[in-house]
Amino acid sequence: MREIAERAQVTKMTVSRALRTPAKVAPETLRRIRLAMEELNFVPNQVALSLTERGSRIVPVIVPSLASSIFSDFIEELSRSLDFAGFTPVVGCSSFDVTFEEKLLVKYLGWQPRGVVLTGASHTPETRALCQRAGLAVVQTWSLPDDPFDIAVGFSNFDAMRKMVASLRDWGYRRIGFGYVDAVRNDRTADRRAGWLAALQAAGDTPLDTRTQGAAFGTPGGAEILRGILRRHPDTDAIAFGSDVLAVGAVLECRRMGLRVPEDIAITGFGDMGLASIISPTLTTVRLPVRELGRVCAETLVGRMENTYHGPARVDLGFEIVRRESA
Amino acid sequence: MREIAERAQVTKMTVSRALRTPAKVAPETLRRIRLAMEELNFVPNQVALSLTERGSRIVPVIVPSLASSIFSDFIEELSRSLDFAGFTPVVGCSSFDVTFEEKLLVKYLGWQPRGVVLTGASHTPETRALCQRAGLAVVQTWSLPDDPFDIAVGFSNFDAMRKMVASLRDWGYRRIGFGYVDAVRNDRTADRRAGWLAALQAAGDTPLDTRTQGAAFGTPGGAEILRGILRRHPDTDAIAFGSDVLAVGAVLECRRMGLRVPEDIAITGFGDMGLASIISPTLTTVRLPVRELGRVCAETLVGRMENTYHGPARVDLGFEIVRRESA
DNA sequence: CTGAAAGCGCTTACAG
DNA sequence: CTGAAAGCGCTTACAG
Repeated sequence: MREIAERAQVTKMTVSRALRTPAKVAPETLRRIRLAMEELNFVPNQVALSLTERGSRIVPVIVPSLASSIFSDFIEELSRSLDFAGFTPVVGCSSFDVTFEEKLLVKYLGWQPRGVVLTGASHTPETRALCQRAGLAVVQTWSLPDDPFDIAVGFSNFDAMRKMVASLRDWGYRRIGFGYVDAVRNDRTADRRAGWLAALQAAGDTPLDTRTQGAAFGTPGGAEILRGILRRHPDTDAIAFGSDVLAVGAVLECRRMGLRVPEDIAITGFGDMGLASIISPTLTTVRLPVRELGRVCAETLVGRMENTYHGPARVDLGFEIVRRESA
Repeated sequence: MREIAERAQVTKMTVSRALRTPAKVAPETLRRIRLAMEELNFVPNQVALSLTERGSRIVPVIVPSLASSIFSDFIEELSRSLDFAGFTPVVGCSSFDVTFEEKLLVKYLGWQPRGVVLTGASHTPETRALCQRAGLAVVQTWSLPDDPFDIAVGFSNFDAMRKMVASLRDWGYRRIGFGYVDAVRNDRTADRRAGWLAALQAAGDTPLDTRTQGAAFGTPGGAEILRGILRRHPDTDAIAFGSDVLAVGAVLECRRMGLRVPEDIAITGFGDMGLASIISPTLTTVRLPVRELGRVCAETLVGRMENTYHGPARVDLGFEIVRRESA
């Protein structure tokens, strides 16, 4: 910046103004400064800026996993929007572990962010305290907690799974299992499971807890869940999965086992990732407003950081049941 | 830090030393400082640190896409290793566009990184100039350019595809197509195509350029490529895809079209993502050392940034042809 | 419309 | 083993 100033024959103060408040700089001076900037390929030092402004434009985004097109679409849209608003998203992966999430947050706090995006509603108490102490704008997403840290932008995991299971009953399935991603303190899974339970109870069924099973996130996990439930309950006629990735694994495992989907067993997913409508049979699933979620999260967080957000503390973006061939 | 200093009754200089060179601080003083740090939940300000050190511990990583488990595994491992070494990876997605990659790099340069990870060998001339001017340590990965910017950690896309196509010939296939991801100046695709060409020429075949086709990255792209090639050349008996994602899309499209794989047409992928061994038929593909690539990229870059790397400018991590059911 | 001074939170380099 | 001074590249707040 000093170089620019010398070249344009002004002080660096004026260069600074040319960047922030060009209206307050004489047109001729501005021209000289801009020319110098071009010639020297000037890129303002964000580090120094962050120090003077007592807060950086880095925005930590912590997600449980990257290995699902649904999260990558979400992150892509979120990043694009944050980027557009002049922020630098830094994506961290907690691997579905709230303790690790806390560690990541502590690390990111060293970069003096003014806002952060967190997935889900369950976090360690320290995570909450950390956010508060740092005076952070927080957007929790992918869920709709009753008492968000700050703002929640998501959808109801409970309602979505309840509606899916109720639909399965409407379509004639009677012995419906639930397959989920193993993780301690995962509110999204807990809510979906509660939705499964509620739908069956509402229908007068007595849900067997042994008809649910978890596994590590990934397609092999889906196969494992399928085998586990069928071993305990060979009469199961449908499994509602808490994730498309698991459901795809299960569909493929069915083929390997010689089970017809949906004739022998119906399979449903959660998320509506690209593969869901391409796999055979195509997957009945819950469509999530993934890209909209990314965009709204970004806009809301930016609004909070700049004190221009005056919307509600909970923003419900809804979901949609998509019936295809697998159920 | 001032608070810590007051609480421990020393100057912030001593606090700084307690952090960087604890051996030079009296044990009793150190104890007091550490206690104060715990009580105040001290997180050092990375922004200030970056300013004094004239370079931050942020490491931009630019990849073409996040929407493939192969890239997410790579990023996960790379991030973990960089994290472990005290750096903060910032992942940016270029969408297979070298001009956008350059824009991202300019933006990241504002954060004063000392090193960067770039995917592939083709970049804009400005990207190269930018890296040089900033004196950046650069690791180019996923490819092995003859003249890397700095260090390349990857594998030979040419050899991998040549070997896959040669294998297809060995297995009896004779009219072999090539399916790729559309992108301008994508050296990995160009190398793979050249490998396809070389393998067919070596076998005395005259490769038809009309037997290749590109599409946008994604499973639907694979279906599109399959249809395109079969429309032009109904006699095609195998298609070697430049990506597992495309190959999976093609396999699923075959099922929809009533084509048997590999009896009617063989399909091969590139990458060996998780789904490749789960889909039915399981996918014959090129296994890439994805996690090792992530780890070695991180170690090499860290070594370069700290001037402790004395290895070669090109690190070849190899590949492996994995034959499964689809060919 | 432009500039001189002080400060953001840390470290390097020098004294003691 | 500990401290006082100066500086990293920028901005805010005040003068002119």
